[in-house]
Amino acid sequence: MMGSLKNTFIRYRYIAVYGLLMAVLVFVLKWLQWRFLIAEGSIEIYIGLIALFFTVLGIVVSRQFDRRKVVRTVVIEKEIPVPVQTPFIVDASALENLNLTAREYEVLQLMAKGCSNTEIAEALFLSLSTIKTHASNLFVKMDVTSRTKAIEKAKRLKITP
Amino acid sequence: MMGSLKNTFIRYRYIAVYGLLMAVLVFVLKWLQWRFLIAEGSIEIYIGLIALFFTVLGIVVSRQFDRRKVVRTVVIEKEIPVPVQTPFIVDASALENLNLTAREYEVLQLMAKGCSNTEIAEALFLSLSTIKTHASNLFVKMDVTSRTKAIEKAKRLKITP
DNA sequence: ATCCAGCTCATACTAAAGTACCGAAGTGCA
DNA sequence: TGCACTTCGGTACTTTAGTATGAGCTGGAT
Repeated sequence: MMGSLKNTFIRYRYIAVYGLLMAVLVFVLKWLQWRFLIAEGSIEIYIGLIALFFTVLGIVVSRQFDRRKVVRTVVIEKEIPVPVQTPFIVDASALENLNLTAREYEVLQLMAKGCSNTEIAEALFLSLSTIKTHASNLFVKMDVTSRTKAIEKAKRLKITP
Repeated sequence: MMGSLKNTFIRYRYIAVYGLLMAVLVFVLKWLQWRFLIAEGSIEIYIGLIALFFTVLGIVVSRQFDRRKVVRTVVIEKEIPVPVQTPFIVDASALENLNLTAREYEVLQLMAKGCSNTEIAEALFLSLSTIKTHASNLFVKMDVTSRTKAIEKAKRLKITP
């Protein structure tokens, strides 16, 4: 209750001050009128003073209101480098160029995971001989001479994670 | 020359406009005074009009100036995530945990690049025996049993690209 | 039906990788 | 100086990887 009343006062205090100044001014004017303006011809000075006063008053009041209204928000877009974890995507074209068969690619993938030929054979339910054959064939197709180089090339060509 | 003169005009045009309005006003006031204010008692209305006019004038002039001067800019930074290809950074802590010697780490790095033991020996100007020793030792430290597993683990722990 | 690519497995062999153990030389430190 | 550690190199051996070749089987294309 008290807070909202206080806020209301703050919000409209410029209007209150303006009204108060107006009241003071009326007294001043009446006093000036009574004091000096019996004599004819000084009416121009009187009006000039009033004009000056109200001009200044208008400026002051305007500035008081504008001070809180003219807040221009400028949104500046700032590029912030964010390390984005690239989800692995197979380079399909690179993979097709190698002309690997499905089995050979399977073997290659398991190789890249560090499996030995024996482990690959167990994983695919094949004999060691078969794995060796596939491995040998895929080495020829990939133009490498060892599994280590095959793995390095496969990762470089983005056909294995 | 022409440009600076034009700029000067633009800079002070509000003052010029203000002066012009003042001049016009004098004519209007004189006319009003001659037209209506023969009768006594309407002087308060006359002064009231002048007060109102100059208040409005002050406000208008003030706003014109304030429009360009009192603009408080609030800068709001808007984050724009920019995908940046993560430059490889070694996980120093993971590397330290392995307690690899400098030579062993060198061998590991070359392994990860697909080099055979012979190639590593040639690259480091060492004998094949030495490379085998280093390899065997680093396998124990990395708790793996083959170079392919060592490479896979090294990449997974981010100690090689 | 025939042909062919791909998958499977096998054998035999060579090459490379990996293990184990050893010793010499250098380095840093108490 | 002696100790601990690393580096380097060696020998001997086992295991794994890789090559070469052949053969049986299958599904799909011609």
